[in-house]
Amino acid sequence: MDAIDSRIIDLLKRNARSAYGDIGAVVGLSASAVKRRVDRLLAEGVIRSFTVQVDPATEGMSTEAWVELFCRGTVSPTELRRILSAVPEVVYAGTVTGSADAIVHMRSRDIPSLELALERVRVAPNVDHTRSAIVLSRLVNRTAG
Amino acid sequence: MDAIDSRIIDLLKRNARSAYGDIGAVVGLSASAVKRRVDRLLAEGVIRSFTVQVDPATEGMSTEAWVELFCRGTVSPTELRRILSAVPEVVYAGTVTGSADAIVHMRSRDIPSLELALERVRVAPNVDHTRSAIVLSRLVNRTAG
DNA sequence: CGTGAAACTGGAGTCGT
DNA sequence: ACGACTCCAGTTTCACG
Repeated sequence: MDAIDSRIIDLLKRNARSAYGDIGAVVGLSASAVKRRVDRLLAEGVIRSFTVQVDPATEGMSTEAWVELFCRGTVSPTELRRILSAVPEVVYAGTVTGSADAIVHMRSRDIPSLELALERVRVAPNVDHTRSAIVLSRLVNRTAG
Repeated sequence: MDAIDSRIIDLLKRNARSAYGDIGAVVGLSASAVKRRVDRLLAEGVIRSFTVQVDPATEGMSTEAWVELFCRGTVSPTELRRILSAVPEVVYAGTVTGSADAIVHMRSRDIPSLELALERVRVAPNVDHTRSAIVLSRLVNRTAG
């Protein structure tokens, strides 16, 4: 993971379909050398996957919410992961410092389906209550480069 | 945007470097038919871009925080966007319902640089105060498929 | 890490429905 | 208008130096 690797990743973030030769021309390597590095970065797990960034709105997932999760007693992160992974609307979740135990980012088609998903989180054992904030407008989204 | 488009997007999410012919073999179309659909989806903005999903930890961005933003008086979403876009550590932001005006997802190398970035957000005009929650452990991350 | 050759893919045009 | 087919330039992928 040297400086050239970083530059290659930077270029791939902007366009994951760039030809290896084009990348090589920028960073000063041959196409095969670039491919070898990309293969290595994939094997090492630095590059998780090649994906497309889709407009959530046109994909029919225009309703978003941030949910703070408050639990009774102590809930292990492992159990929280199990609960939250089961709800497909959960896009991102993490345990946090502060009064809440975890914060959850949810994305769904509309308010009713969001409410349904929220209900599925709430009924989980040891979940005391939740505090939700519906997203009104997205300001910044650099999630994938 | 029909059922086949959805399936194509689904396949591209999993591997954005799939050959059009391979995608066509799965959805029952020829390579050129798939390409035309992908080009159309790109032109329509349904597909925003082809990117790579990089492991934030190995990229040296292991510190994350959620920040609630409280403003004085009324701040337009446009101005908030301008302020937050200027801080590269801001990964995601949106205006929300509830007591906070906006919620911000930040990602940085370490605590000191996170504090610096937070300071840049705080000094913006009309920002009254912020409430931060540092992420202890990531539970779910389905941000990019 | 670079070079070269073989196989494959992408891009554009054309035709049929 | 949309999908299938064909050709050629360009790209990927492998060997080896």
